[in-house]
Amino acid sequence: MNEFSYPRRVRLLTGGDFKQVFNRASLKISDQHLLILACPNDLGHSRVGFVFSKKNIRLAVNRNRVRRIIRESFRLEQQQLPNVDIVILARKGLGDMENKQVHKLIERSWSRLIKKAKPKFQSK
RNA sequence: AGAGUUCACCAGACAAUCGUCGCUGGCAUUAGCCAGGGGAGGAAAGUCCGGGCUCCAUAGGAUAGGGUGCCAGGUAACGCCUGGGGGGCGAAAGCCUACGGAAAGUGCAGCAGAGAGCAGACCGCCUAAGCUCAGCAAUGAGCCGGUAAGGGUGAAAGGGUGCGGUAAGAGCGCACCGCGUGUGUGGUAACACAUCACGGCAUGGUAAACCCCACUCGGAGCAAGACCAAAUAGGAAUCCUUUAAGGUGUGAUCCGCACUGGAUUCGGGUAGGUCGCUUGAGGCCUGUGGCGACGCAGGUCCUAGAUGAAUGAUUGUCCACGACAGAACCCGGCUUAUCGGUGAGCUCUCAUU
Repeated sequence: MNEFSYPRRVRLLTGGDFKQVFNRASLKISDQHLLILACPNDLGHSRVGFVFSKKNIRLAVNRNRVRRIIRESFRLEQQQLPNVDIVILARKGLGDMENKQVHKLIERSWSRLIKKAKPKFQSK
């Protein structure tokens, strides 16, 4: 398997997966337009899931666009990320951002996540 | 050339790299790997109508309730489309139109105005008939009245114009126009027309107010529904009841139909996977019937199918610098959003010949 691929096993697939992250979120990255929740898993890699509600991003086109950009970024960065399950929630205004802005925002968020996670999982 | 109008079509292009979801083939056969080829829209949207499909009985009867509303046709069906008629707008092409019934009933109508619906004397006009008074008389004044021509109010004042008529007036009479009814003619019909007959006109508006009439509609939805594994289970306690009621399916109600002892409490559990899922009232071409919507026949093509949810990102080049916007069972419409571009038909104006 290529290290930049995005197969099914790196996504959160069931309601149960999501519930677990919400209930046991030990990491929280907050931004004006974005909220990232994460909790450690023991799969040996990270997984990601998206919660973009109609309330926060009104048009389906924008929901798709933003999710694709973030997913693309995750695909390229996943080797740097710790072994955690990540849920990305949209906040108001995320749908109005330009592609380049979204790229910047998500890259900044990844590095914050890595920083925060390091001391907690140093034993791994 | 310009202005207008109708119809149809397109929705940045190309390349590279890295990804993603089906399909096909190969290697593997437990996840994977490689190659090929495919992967959002004209509105995918709003969910406003109509169907298919699925389950409820094969959807049956009655009531309630909803919808539609000029006529004819098209269609699986429609509130859609086509053609026609009436009315309105426009110079025209063309566009708009809930456009059945107000002499079955009920209701409603601000302000102004004398009067607003089995009409009405405010101003005005009249004083013929009758009465009173004055006067010889003509006549004048008053009373009783008459009058819908004119003014004024209003969105609307109970046909219009002209002549006759009269005290002044009035469909009071007549002519023409309009209206209604009948008849005839044309048209499938809506409706139109008339050297026709009758009626002096008796019928104001509002039915997206109730209502009446005609036609029409069973309910719920792919989280429908089916299957697999697990499981609704199995279990415990208490009470009621013995063959008819009750309960459930079952929907707004009743009937009918089907199934079934019932009620309460305790305890326990799932939001896995497969199918449904894309070949369809399908697209394109040709012929043919029809004014047309559309039908018929033949040929040809297969063109998204996700499910925490694919169709993307980055870079480069070019140009008219890219609008609105993302499938979720599938179709037919309607409505709304939309940068710009292309083609065709028609109307008008100007110029040239």
